[in-house]
Parts: sequence; structure tokens; C-alpha cells
Amino acid sequence: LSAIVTKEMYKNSFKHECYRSDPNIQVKLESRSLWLQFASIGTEMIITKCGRRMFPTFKASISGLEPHAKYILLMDIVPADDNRYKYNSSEWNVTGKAEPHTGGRFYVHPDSPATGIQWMKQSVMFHKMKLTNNAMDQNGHIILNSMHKYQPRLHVVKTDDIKSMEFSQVNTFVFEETVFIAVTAYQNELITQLKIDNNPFAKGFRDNGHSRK
Amino acid sequence: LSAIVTKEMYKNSFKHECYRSDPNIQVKLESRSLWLQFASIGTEMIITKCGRRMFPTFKASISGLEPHAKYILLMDIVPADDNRYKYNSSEWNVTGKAEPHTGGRFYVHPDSPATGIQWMKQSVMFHKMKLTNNAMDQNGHIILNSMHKYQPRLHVVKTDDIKSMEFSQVNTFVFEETVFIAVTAYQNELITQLKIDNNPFAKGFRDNGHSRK
DNA sequence: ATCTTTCCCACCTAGGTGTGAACC
DNA sequence: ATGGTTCACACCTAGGTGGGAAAG
Repeated sequence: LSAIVTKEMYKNSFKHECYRSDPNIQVKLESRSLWLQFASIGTEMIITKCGRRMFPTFKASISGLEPHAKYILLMDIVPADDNRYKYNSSEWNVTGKAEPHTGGRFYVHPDSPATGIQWMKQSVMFHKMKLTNNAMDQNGHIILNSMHKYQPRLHVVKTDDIKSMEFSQVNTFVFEETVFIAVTAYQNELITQLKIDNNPFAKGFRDNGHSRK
Repeated sequence: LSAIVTKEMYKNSFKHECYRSDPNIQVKLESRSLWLQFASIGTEMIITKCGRRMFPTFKASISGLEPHAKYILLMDIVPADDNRYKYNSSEWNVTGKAEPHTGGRFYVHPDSPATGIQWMKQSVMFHKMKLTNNAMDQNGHIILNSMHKYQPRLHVVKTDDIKSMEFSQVNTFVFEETVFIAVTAYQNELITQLKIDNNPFAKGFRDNGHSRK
């Protein structure tokens, strides 16, 4: 499956157009206001050797699918531009040309394949997707380059007849507010604080009036 | 899917024969010696309103599948006999006729559907399956009656052509050593101790020489 | 020197255990 | 009274956080 999809969609890499074979399908990004808070500062996402989740989590509610048709939902993350960045004196500057994007991997939502009904009855969470800077990663995580800017993408692929999967059955959705720069350590402390304030797993770092050892 | 399978296999309820449409498929129960330790005492499984996992976990390694065919793996749990039981003075006695088995539910392994290669490359774990005594359960758990004896079953269903699923494509595997009596609280303290000694989640109850509050 | 990456850690979330008292 | 069921709880497993020191 992943191989077929990869081949079909690889042509689409490095492009942000939203290919829509089915104009009825609509996707709404959830937690959009949180994404916008990050984006207004300059979103950073940690990448590690073992893989790190994204925060905010990519969540979407979907409508307009054919109720009884089967779909695969998957994400990839493509370069947002051709630059390499550096954080210097409170701002991100371009320092050169980007490294080649060797990843080309997809995160297939674990509920795939499922019917339109199943995808539409509640929002679809991609919280288990992980990002890595390890080019030799064997765990299927999304491989990114540190200090590069990226754009997550959602693909909705109709698979009623998996044997004849065609490019025309792929629907790609891009939300500009989810653009981020991959880092191995946070650069902007405002981003660090926004993560701490909103990610439940970072609650231990919140300044709640009590002292921490 | 579940509906189709249910209809096809319902005829098979209350029977322990192993229907095998494909004689090449072989299933080996893992942790068999642990299952046998429990069985020799009289296995009990806790059932709760919210659902409880089984311990030992049902794990199986599978061979003989067609590598590139697609299969669904699922389990159900059927009455082992027509009795109602009671634990009295260190042994289980029959106290009457069983309540009707109103469940008829299946736990579909979350990796389903997958190819023969995928199912065979490592053992298949059913640790997330949960048992409940709540006849009104909305979470899809397996519904059982307390103080009744049950037999778990594994079904391997070939789904190359899901539209024409037939009984002949179902392979059912039964392991007598996994028979258990459903309970809302453990009756035999030997079973309690064997659970504590072997279930990592019960480590807090092990007598390791240190005192517990 | 400077910048980036890695590693271990305390601190969380999330949820699987049997206990023992309370409930029915 | 008896026996089965439920619930809050302490104690675990499993794993997601950023910090800070160390390494590269």
C-alpha cells in the first residue's frame, strides 16, 4: 500500500497545491487557534533520533466522503521552501540552501482503510505520527532535516478498487498554519513556553505557584 | 465486516470444532506453559462493567498463510458448556443451567486486514481485547456471564474478495488450555497468586521481601 | 569559541493490577 | 445472613515532556 501511494504521490512532493479529485470532500483543521498562536511566533517541532510527536497534534474533521466507500488517510511532510535556517538574536534567518529532502515517507493513519462513515463520525487524530532526524530510521517515522522549514499535508485516498488506484483518486489538503521549522532543541523560548502551557505531557514544567525541586 | 462475519459464524457458536478451509494454516499458542499452569488450577478471568483484559494474553504465531493474500484475524469467546458454576470449599461445582449467551461479539485484531506476510512475520497479540459483564456495553467488548465457563476461539478469515466471503474461507482454532470461568472477583487464591506473579501490572502485589503499606 | 545534537533525568499522562470496604 | 458486584485506591507499566549537562 505505502509503496503504491508513495509512487503516485511522489510527483506531488515539493508542491503545495491541493489536488482534489472529489470536490465534495472538505477537511477542517481542529485546534486551529492553537496552531495560529504557534504560527504567529514561528512554530518549531523537535526531531530526535528515536522519533518525537508533533505538538500541536494534527487533528482534522472530514466531511463529504461517500459513506460506504473505503478511504485511506495519510500524512506526509514536505519542504516548505528551499532554505536552511538559523535562529539568531530572536529571529530566524536564511543561512543557505536546503539539504535535499531524502524522506518521502508517509504516516498512514492506523484506522486505514475505513469507510467514509467511520472517518466522518469523529475527528481524525494523527497524534502517533513521529518525526526523526535519523536518515537510517527503521521505525517508519517521518525523516526531516533540522533547521529546515516544513509543510504537513493530509491525503485522502479512495481505495474502493485498490488495484486501480489512480492519481485522480487522491485528495491533498494543506493548512498553512501548520508550517514549522524542525529543530533538535527549541530556539525561541516563546515557543518553549507555549508548548509547556498547552501540552499535557509538559505539565511538570508549568509555573503553577508551587516550587519545583 | 463484523456483521458479515457474525452472520457466517453464528451457526458455529456453541461448537468447538475447528473449521479449517485451508489445511495449510497452522496456529501455535504462545506462552502455552503459562496457560497450562493456570488451567491446571482452574483459570479465572475477571470481567468488569468497563471491560477487563485477559491474563494470560492470547498470543499466537501463525504459519501457512498465502503470503500475499489478505486475512482478517478475530476472536470470540463461546460457552464451554451449559452449566452455571459456584466456587465452594476450594472447588468449582455446577449449580444449575447456564444463562443464555447473549454476546455473540467478536474482537477483530486491529491490524486487520493484513497480508499473510504481515501476520506471519511476528506473533499476533490480542492483549487489547476486553471482557465485560455489562450486557448493555457500548464499547464493543466481549460480553460474558459471570460464573460461566468459556472457550476463546481464533478465526482466520481470508478476504481477498470481501464481497463473496463464504464460510469455506473461515479457519477456526481452539486451544483447550485457554478455557476459563468468568468471575467478578477471584475465587481461588491460587489463581490470584499466579496472576500477581506473572502479570507485570500486578507487580505491586508481589511479596518481594519489602514491606508494603 | 560557537553551535548543534545526544543523553539521562524528574515529572507528567494514560491506563492496567488486585485490594478491601461498601453495596445490593 | 450469604454471596456476588462495584468502587476508590495504591501501585504498577508504558511512554510523552523539556531541562541541563555532556558530547560532537
